[in-house]
Amino acid sequence: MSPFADRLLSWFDEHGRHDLPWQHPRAPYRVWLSEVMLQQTQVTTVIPYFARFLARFPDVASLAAAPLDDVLALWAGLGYYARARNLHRCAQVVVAEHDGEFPRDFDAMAALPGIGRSTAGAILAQAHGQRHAILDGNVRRVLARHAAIGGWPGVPAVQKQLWTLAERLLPHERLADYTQALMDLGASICTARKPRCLLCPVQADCQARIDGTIAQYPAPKPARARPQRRTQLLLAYDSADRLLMERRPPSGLWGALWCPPLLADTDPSLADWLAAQNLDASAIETLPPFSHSFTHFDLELQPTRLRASAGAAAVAESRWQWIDADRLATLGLPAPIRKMLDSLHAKTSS
DNA sequence: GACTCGTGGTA
DNA sequence: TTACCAAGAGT
Repeated sequence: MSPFADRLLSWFDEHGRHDLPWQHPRAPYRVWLSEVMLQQTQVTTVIPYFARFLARFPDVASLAAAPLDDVLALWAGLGYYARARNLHRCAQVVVAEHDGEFPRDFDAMAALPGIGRSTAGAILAQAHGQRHAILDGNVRRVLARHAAIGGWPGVPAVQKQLWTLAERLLPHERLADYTQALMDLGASICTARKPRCLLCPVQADCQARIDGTIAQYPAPKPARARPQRRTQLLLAYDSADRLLMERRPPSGLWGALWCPPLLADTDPSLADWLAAQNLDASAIETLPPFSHSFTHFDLELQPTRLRASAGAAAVAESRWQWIDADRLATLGLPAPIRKMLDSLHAKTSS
């Protein structure tokens, strides 16, 4: 039997993906941008974002020079916003400390913001053909099945086994294609549900396949109940129909994005909050609540709409701004907030 | 080592 | 509808 990598590469030549936007050319900046966007995110979701980013920021220098707000506005909807903040910082580090070129050294690459072991390997393999392993969700699944490695891959001991195997299987040539091939196999053949083993180029020595235990690998993450949280969403409009918006803290959920003020159960009451900001409110309406599910908790949002006569205090703090409709369209908002505001404004203006 | 951090698609 | 999960990294 020919080596794992040879069979995989032969399969890739005929059945792999050769027309992804970041493959032509496979330049470091483009590969880096795509790899960061693809962290925990599917290809079909990323493609339009990648196109918009590249049109707006054609190189690392333009990205580094942009305000973070512009980067977040383009990233809005992709989720995991720390990626966007790290992307921006990374671009600035590359310009300031690496003369505008991504390093070719693995340790230097992995030291950049938002680039860990797997992403560093992916970039260097794809952009420069360097011999590094990757270990993303696709590869974890393929390797866990092929070698019948049990245990949830989130467990460090299991993770270590998978890394060791990933490195042992590496070929000495065609590393860019091999890296892509492994991910393509996971995405199209060795899928999470209903894998198409009959079409797999490495089925002959796939241990889980031989054992008839494919469905057992990789072991699922231990399930936990998702907590329920509630928060009030304050939609305060001034006399010019501008909406009061808050820049969220620089890290944490929806970090650095713009959002109407959120009042958790533990915060002061709405009346106290308005008084503290010296906002005189009228026409207070309770709008229908809606819910949004995150990976680790469910959030119920209760919007309250009102008309505010602006006191000085509300605009004194720079994290709060009155935003008109035109500017609102250019800001980076959390997806469910954008969706709700679009729906609300379409309704009231028609 | 455990936890945090989004969103949309799919069955 | 609910549950799972997809090109992980940072703290």
